[in-house]
Amino acid sequence: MTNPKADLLQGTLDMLILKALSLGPLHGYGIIQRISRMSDEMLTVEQGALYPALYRIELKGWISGKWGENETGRKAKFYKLTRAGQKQLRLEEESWDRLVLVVAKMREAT
Amino acid sequence: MTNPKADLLQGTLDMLILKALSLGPLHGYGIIQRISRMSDEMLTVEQGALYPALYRIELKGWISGKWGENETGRKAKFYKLTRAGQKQLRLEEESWDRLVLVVAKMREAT
DNA sequence: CCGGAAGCCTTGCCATCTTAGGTATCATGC
DNA sequence: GCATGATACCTAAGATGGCAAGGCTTCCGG
Repeated sequence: MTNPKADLLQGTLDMLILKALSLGPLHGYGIIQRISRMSDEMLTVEQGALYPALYRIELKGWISGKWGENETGRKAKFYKLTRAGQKQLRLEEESWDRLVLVVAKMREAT
Repeated sequence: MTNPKADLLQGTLDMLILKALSLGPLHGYGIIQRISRMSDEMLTVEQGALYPALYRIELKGWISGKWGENETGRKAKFYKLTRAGQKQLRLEEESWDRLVLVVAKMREAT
């Protein structure tokens, strides 16, 4: 039952964020928790990685953020997936699948 | 029949090199070709990525290189997997598997 | 009133990949 | 003979992107 944390590889964070937001709009802090929950606590995204990533992804037009309030009345910046973001998510998932396939192929190779 | 190239993610190169060398000692240039072959031409490792990686990996003791000649008499630096390298390869494969699992889990999550 | 959690952010560091070169040797074709 | 391309090595500059470590405010519970 050892359940070691997985390290994320550089480049996978964007996909995870898009995936998390595909379940509905959310603010940054919540995205970290959602990713954690979706991965059964195996992934932990650092704030120092998340916020710059959100900025970067928003610039690319894949998400859009606006200030609002959460259910307890605290202000927070909510991001939602744009249409371009949905498409990008699909692309990144395909790209991920390809890589997984290729690595599997390499493992069999002789 | 489209067979798009897969991009490698930062951090996976070491594993691929170790894997390639697990099929037998080889020189740098040949490693690139072997990886290409093992992946059905889907992966292309750049020389500018490979040579620094070999240096780095040798420093860690996972491979050891020595100058020799290939079958046509040209000199080349041959690397072979050390015992520590075999262990490292196993570790990296496990780590990769964990990540693949986690990403799969995230994909199912709601 | 104090600590900790929720929420945002920045900065500096570091590892790694890409691009773009440079060198030398050898085989092949013109 | 000579140019070209493949084989083989290496390096430097630049960009990318995650990590560690901070700082800020607001709010709640003890």
